[in-house]
Amino acid sequence: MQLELAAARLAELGHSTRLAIFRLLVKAGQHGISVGDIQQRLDIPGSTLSHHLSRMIKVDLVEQQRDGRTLYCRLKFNEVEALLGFLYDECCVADGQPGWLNMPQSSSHNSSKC
Amino acid sequence: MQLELAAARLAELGHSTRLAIFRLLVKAGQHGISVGDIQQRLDIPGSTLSHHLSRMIKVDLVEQQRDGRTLYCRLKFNEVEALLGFLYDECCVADGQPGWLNMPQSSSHNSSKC
DNA sequence: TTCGCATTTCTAGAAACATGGAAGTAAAAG
DNA sequence: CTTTTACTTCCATGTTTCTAGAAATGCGAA
Repeated sequence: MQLELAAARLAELGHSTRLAIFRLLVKAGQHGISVGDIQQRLDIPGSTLSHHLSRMIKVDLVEQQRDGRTLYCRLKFNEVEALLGFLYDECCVADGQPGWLNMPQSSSHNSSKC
Repeated sequence: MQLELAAARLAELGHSTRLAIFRLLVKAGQHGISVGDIQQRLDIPGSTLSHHLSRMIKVDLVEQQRDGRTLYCRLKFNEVEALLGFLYDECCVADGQPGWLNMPQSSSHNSSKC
């Protein structure tokens, strides 16, 4: 992934409402979650939510699929992985040598040098 | 780390110039790199660079240390790790169970489910 | 103390973003 | 057909960000 795309995606995650949406989408997994559900959980106006979702779709982090009148949103997990991969490749490895950053290996942070 | 802080930090990384700065800072490691060096490498006006650096400092991703008339910038690696840890904890693990995202383990992406 | 280099602060215009009510569209239900 | 539900698009408004020149500051050297 090139720097421009990574920056665009990070910018979308860099907003508290959208990061909260992202978090719900991760928890929802492959199955996805409906726009209405997100709206209820975050308690925000529909138009506002729709704006945020469309931004996340534009940078290809999210996709939608209609089922009747319900729209399901799903994270594009491959693209999220590509973003994390960029952070790892460009930022965690320095000059082809093991870098300075630890990548987390578990929620208790028993990380090892990468 | 709480969502608000993570979002603020991601937002700072979510700008192509600042992501390029971040990349240089990672490569520079603990030693750091001078403002002038960054300016030369990225070929941007000093005032613009200073603006971006001060934003990164504000969210505690970067620190500076003066040596004579040269200012060295260094990544706050612990804080970057905290950010990656947040992404892992909140977004890579779903409901306490192994989640849907792979964390990269090497630059060739031979990743394993996390 | 005056000079020059390194960097920041000031300033301001242009562009992008965030928010949410109102109106519009798509699809099922009545 | 009409209504209801689910969601989007339009629109208006206020806020923040980006950019970079100009002026100011910090600091070492001559």
